[in-house]
Amino acid sequence: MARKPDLRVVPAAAREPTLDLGILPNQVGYHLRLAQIAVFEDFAETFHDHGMSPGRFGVMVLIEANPGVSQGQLAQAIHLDRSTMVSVIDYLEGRDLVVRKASATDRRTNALWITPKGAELLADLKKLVEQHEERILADLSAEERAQLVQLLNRVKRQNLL
Amino acid sequence: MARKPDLRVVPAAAREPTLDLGILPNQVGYHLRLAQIAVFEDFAETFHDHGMSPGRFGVMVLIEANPGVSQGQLAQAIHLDRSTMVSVIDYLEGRDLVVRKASATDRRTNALWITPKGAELLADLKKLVEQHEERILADLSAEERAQLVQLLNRVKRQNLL
DNA sequence: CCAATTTAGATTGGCGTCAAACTATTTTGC
DNA sequence: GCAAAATAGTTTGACGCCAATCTAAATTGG
Repeated sequence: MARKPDLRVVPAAAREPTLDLGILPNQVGYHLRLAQIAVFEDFAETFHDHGMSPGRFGVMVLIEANPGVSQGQLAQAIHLDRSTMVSVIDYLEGRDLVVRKASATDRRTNALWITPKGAELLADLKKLVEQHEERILADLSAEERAQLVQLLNRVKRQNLL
Repeated sequence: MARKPDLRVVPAAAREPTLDLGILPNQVGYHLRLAQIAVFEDFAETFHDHGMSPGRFGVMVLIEANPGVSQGQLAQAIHLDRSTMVSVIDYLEGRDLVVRKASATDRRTNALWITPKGAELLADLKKLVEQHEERILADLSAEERAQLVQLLNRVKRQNLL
């Protein structure tokens, strides 16, 4: 392969590396990662003041939609380890956004419920997440967004779901 | 009682109520995350025996394509923190896959080069990554793969690059 | 019925990542 | 020319995640 010596003599401040990315742009995984980073950064920025991450937000959504759900069910649904879910719920419970209650049928499990305070916050978060999505997808039409989701869902995931 | 393989008798663990996912499936970010997880799992499985992760592989590709590149340039190109790059290079250098050399023009920077051993390994890794991509994208035609990349690249990323 | 196995949640340890602070060096600006 | 600011690499600390392990409880199977 021909080497590309960087012969540019430019002031350091204006030096634009513009590295040769090699085979990386040929990989779908690479572009997936870049998109993921961009989305996560906007998400983090949007929800930083609320102490929320995609994982925490997802957990609150699932608890609200499935009152009494267990931690293990959540972990499986959202692809987090059970041990990770412990600290997520610890955090949310510590902020009085969700509560662990005793299960009526299985004393091993915690039945999780959203609190009034949690439901109130979640309503605001849902509006914010809509704005977030609108922001990151501004350049895509409704058809293109649906197409993107459709293509993403056809990425092989026999290990998951 | 005659013993028969009753496929409907599944362990208690398989009692999956199939949670209501609420608004999550409406979010592109959610589907992006699922695809990312699936891709990463296959990648990790493929490269586990080689002690490689997407980040380490990407760094090796970039060093090979840009001999003498600095750690900071790499970090910027691949969206890792400079401090993270230190340990990545430490690891690769510890395995004699890359080397830090003194820069001719800036004594602050390390000029990074791939070693013969690193180049040899990288050649194998590139074949593996092709197979990995083929596996995760098996359900997509060439046109659909290009379309997916095209859509991913149009996700807003003004924060990046 | 009851011992063995499985399951749920929690604890601990390891790894990867980022951010802040530190040192050495380079660049900037007066 | 030289002091101030910026930059490169490193170290340290924090956080999120997973894997292994532990305890209590439920389920299974003889």
